[in-house]
Amino acid sequence: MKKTYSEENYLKAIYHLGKTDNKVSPKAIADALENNPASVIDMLKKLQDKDLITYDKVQGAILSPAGEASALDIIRKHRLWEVFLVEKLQYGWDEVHDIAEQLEHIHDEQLAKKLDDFLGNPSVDPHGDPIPAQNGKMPVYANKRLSEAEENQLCKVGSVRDTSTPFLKYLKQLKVGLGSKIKVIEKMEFDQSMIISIDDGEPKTVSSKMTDNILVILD
Amino acid sequence: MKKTYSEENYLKAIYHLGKTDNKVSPKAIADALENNPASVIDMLKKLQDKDLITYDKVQGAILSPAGEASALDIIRKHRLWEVFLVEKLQYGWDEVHDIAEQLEHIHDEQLAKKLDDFLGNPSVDPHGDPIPAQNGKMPVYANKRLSEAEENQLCKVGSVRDTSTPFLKYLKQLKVGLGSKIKVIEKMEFDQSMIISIDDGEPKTVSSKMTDNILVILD
DNA sequence: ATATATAATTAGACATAACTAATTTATACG
DNA sequence: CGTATAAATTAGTTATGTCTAATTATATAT
Repeated sequence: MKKTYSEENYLKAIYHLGKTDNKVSPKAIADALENNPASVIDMLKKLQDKDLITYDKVQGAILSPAGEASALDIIRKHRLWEVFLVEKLQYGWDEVHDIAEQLEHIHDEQLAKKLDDFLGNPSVDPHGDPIPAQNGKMPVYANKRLSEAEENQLCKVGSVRDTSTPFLKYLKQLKVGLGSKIKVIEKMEFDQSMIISIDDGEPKTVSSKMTDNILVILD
Repeated sequence: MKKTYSEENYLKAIYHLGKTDNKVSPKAIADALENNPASVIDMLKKLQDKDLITYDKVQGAILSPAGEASALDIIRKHRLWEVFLVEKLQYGWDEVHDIAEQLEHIHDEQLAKKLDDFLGNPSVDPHGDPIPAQNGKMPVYANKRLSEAEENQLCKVGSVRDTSTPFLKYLKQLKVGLGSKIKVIEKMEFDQSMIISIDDGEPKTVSSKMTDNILVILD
């Protein structure tokens, strides 16, 4: 059953929100898609009619197995295209999101597989996010936030949870990339800011908003 | 000024029909897009309001300069993506049309140029159709093979009919690229090989297999 | 507990781009 | 020349997905 561009975007948003929020509300979806709650309610009804989600006021929106499989398929394509754009077309990792948002909706039976093979079956996208497998399973890779690391912990940057341009630019400025080694020097109880050393460099202070959005692999 | 998916398809259809028919009628467009004439009339009005075409019953639909530039941009993207799908993703030449129909609508300032560079600036798509240049001009119709040029003829390389790596490597070695000036010094009747001068350089002998695959514009 | 703010929902409207059915115009043929 | 046929056009409808404004429900604060 083929889905529209718009339906795919809703499924993707619900999937992502479901990872962080314990309840996916119309308002949250509206914020994510930059539209309004009335439009969201309409679409939730349609998605429920198609058995792609269940929705009620108390539980919020929950993907059905079919809905989750769809969402993962779209995320898979999105991330594969991001790899293509960065590795093959020389885009910066902060430039590819909007293009991948369009490319993820290209429909073809063989395309994802062929693209995957062409790219050498990458396991993560340029932001370090894991690429779902063909079977529709999301591999777990880096799942610990830097903000959760203890003092003196040594770790490696696995992925970023925010792919916005301002955030990625900030990382670039700090010279933090995938694989960068980070040592937690001190955690400030007061505001959860952290003093860290990046690749054995000068200690730098970063906010909790920043450390919340970096996923690391502990050493 | 951004165009919708649908507008782009109309502009493309009008461009193609304009090449073969002396008058582009609503019926012809409807047949091409597999929809009906009433829908076409509606859209022609919209395109005329946007100054992308002129339309009247007598003349039919005619692309404005802006409309033609748009059409060529879409065709350029379509054909570049076809090259990508065949050369990089190993699709068959007969499988790529429908996917390219989707990919041609991806919007990004830099994408066509980056894709073009990545593919080695091919001049024809997998079906041998010329790829419009980035300046929005369909390359001056280069439909004469170098092998057909007369002795002493001066000409310019317009496109290549073979995009295989060995052929392109050979061209690179000879320093032949798009726009290269070639003078035919001598044609060997025996095997149709040619002695040519490239950009007023040393005379070189090339095979008929080579000259068959270079399309030129005669001076 | 009640006022206030926030969220969810409904109703109605709108834009896009398609459709069908009816009507007008043009072309072709006997 | 008039009529049959085909094409162009108009009017009205539909589906998708959005919106605003009004209403109802829920949560928060004093």
